Amino acid sequence: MTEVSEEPAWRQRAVERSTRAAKLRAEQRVQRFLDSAQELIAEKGTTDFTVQEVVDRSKQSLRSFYQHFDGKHELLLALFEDALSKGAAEIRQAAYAKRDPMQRLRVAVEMLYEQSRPNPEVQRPLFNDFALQLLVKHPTEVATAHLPLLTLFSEFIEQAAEAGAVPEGKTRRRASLVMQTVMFTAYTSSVPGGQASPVTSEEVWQFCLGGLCGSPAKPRTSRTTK
Amino acid sequence: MTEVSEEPAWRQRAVERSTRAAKLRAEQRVQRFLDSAQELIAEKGTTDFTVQEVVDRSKQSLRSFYQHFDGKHELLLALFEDALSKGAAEIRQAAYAKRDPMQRLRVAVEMLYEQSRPNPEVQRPLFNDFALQLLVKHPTEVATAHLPLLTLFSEFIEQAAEAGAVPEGKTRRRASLVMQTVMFTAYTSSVPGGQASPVTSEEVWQFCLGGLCGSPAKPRTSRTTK
DNA sequence: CTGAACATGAGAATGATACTCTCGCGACAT
DNA sequence: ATGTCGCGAGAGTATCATTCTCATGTTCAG
Repeated sequence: MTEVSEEPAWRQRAVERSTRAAKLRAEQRVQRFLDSAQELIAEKGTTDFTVQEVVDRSKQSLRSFYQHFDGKHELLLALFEDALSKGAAEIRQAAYAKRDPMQRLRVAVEMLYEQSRPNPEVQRPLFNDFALQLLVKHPTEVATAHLPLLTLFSEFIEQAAEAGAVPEGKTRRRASLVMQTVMFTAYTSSVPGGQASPVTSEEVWQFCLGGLCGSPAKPRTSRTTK
Repeated sequence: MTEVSEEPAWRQRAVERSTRAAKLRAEQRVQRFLDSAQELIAEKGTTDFTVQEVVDRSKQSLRSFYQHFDGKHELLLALFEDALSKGAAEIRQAAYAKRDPMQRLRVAVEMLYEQSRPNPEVQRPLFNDFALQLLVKHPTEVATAHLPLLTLFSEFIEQAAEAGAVPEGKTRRRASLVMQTVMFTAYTSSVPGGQASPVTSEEVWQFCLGGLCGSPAKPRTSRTTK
């Protein structure tokens, strides 16, 4: 009785078909906006492009843009999530080339560090510019975008814990700490006036490693142990 | 021959006097802008106030504002530096109440963490909002503003190193790592949707502690082969 | 006290940008 | 054929930061 409902099945299918076609067209348009924005970012090295520029380059209209995106924010967010999840995938692949869980973790940290530092060469340099601007206005969404990475690091830490290389427990929060440290250090350490010699990925790794393994001497009051 | 110059001394002094008075007036005006901005920030919990609002509240004019500041960003920068250096002073004082260098460090980390997390209660919550917005546009200045804190942490780490509680070397860079970790973790961990249970200051401290003490178990490959 | 130089106030004008709205066209399903 | 719908073109609005104009103090040497 629930089968045919009031609508004949053929009608549903027909609607479904046209719907699908429409959706396809829409997605293509969206993709064109996305691609154009990506190009602009790569060219200008900033997210300071105007919506108009994106529209012009994609040979579509402002009308259309706002029909598909809630605003510039959403565009950026989409690119941001995409970049982060691709980055995570890249890291995952490279890391799984290692057998040792610690080596995996290390590779992950160092790769994330390199990915996250503003690099004029690579096309993937805008993690930061994105990240910080969004972090101010849409922290929740940023958290969402971070999820793939967070999951990845949790995974590795879990494995390392199972192998006995690091203590267990609080995996997710420790993963979060590591991520944060790596990403933000990457950003600020590449500021010209900041430090004579920027922090190296090696150093970041050592720092995180220590942080993960817990305090070596004693978690409590640290006195010179007699 | 370079002594008397062309100007009689009395003239110089006279000029100096009126100059001083003028400077004083200017400083008072600047201060009114600063205070008004601070109020607005405290009320709105954001740096999104408009210049016009600052001007209105300070009962001065746009004209005057731009005569004293290069733009809104200079105003923010001034407040930012001020806040950070006051925060650093506060921390320094509290930390020096402890004798043990490690306790000092710990107090410093935990206080910085609390200071840096967006706290609607306190009047000093805007470290972050400032920090991130500025970090995008004026990274160098931000680095400058961080200097008092960086110095402070370097100081403590140095002392801890002398006491043998942490390894020596690379003080400044490690201080930088600690600062970064603490401040940014404070920011993102207070995002509502991010984590069920936000990272505690205790956890941050443990993490930094480990990071500072170096990898406890296996220093492994560090033996250079350059 | 007085006049000139200078600082201020009031607020209009400009410029940049995100975002909306109106109109008309052309595709597509029925 | 016809009505719906997505879209292009581009004018229009809103919000800010920033600058400009003009008139009114305010200061200060003489």
